[in-house]
Amino acid sequence: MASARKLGAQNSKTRDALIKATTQVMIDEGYAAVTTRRVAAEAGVNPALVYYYFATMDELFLEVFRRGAEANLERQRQSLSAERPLHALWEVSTGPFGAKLLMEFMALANHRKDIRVEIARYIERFREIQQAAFTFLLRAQGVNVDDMPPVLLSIMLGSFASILVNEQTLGIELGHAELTAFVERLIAGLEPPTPNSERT
Amino acid sequence: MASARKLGAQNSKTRDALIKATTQVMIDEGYAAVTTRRVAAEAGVNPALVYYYFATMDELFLEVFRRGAEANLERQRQSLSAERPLHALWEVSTGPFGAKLLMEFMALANHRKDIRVEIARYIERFREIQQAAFTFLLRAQGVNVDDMPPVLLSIMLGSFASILVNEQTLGIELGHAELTAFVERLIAGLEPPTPNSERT
DNA sequence: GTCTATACTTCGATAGAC
DNA sequence: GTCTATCGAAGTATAGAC
Repeated sequence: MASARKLGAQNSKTRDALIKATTQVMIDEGYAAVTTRRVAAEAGVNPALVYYYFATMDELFLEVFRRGAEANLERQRQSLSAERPLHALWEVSTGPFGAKLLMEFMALANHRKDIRVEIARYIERFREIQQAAFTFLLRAQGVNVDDMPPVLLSIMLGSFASILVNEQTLGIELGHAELTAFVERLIAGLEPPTPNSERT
Repeated sequence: MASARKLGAQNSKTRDALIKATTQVMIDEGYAAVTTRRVAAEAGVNPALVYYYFATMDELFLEVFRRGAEANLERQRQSLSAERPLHALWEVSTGPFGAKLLMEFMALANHRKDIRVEIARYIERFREIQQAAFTFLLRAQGVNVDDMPPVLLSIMLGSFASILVNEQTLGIELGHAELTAFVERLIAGLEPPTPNSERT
């Protein structure tokens, strides 16, 4: 494992396909379904190529996580510069990578230390950025930060998105309508539509 | 798999040890670490005994889940008849089975249909019971159910407990103090200490 | 870069002695 | 009820031809 073997180019098309395929398998069937052969089949390439591009399966997992994390941070960045940042952010959080993949990685992290560290760093980074943005946002709305600290808003929204997405996978709906309504009321109060903003 | 082989008694001590060992391995290292040999070693019994007591590994997982679920429902029942039900319930929710094991099972459910159904049923049952109890509790406190529907309170507390416990595993603390304070304020408001209740 | 072939390990599951 | 022994399948990973 992890020998001095040379690896293929970072910008290879096949490498991209493997990362994409792994992501898909994780979302569809969970991390335990990710095997050399399964991923190669999904990507439509030869199984041996996995080891041409990645030293170990763990490296593949890490790369999938990094890609997803960066993509998510980028989506977050765009949300924060949108007309109504909180609304845009909520859309992103309830999307596919926002919660479903993250739960898979958290479960995976339970017995892979390298991955655990990477995930922890990402979540903290994600939350710090939101905290900074929310600080301005709430101040602009005249919200008292003792009633609603920015970091609290961040962790609450993240936790709500997570439970909604993951329970939806199980086919659970009980309480979801109420929670969604609550979130919409909350962010509408913190971020009323401006006169010249388009309707939703 | 799942042949007509006869299984050992349900009340066997060895069987209990296997269930307990599996639970522990899942909490410590995640469901992917659960193998015939690993579980047997943890329980201090011979690996072949796993198949004497369970038809398949999936059956073992299901039994672990059912045990944990029943134990949790029982703890919930006791909480609801405590002096301050919300406070007691919050304690239980942030305990070991409340969130950590549940996440493992949700991840496991991603590629095992039988388990998915069982988990969905359990969560709904759990939430329905809370909803019923909270309906009385909130009414007694004169809370308007339009502001705080009982099922919303249930799903919110569950989601908060989940994020706190699971992030704690990763060593994340950012926002946790604020969230904990928020929950304590929330449930203290809904459930003020009665004159003759002991101090906490 | 991509393929075939294969070494090595571990897993789930069973058979049968005790 | 518990043990040893083992089978077949599937996993990670590598070597080497093309």
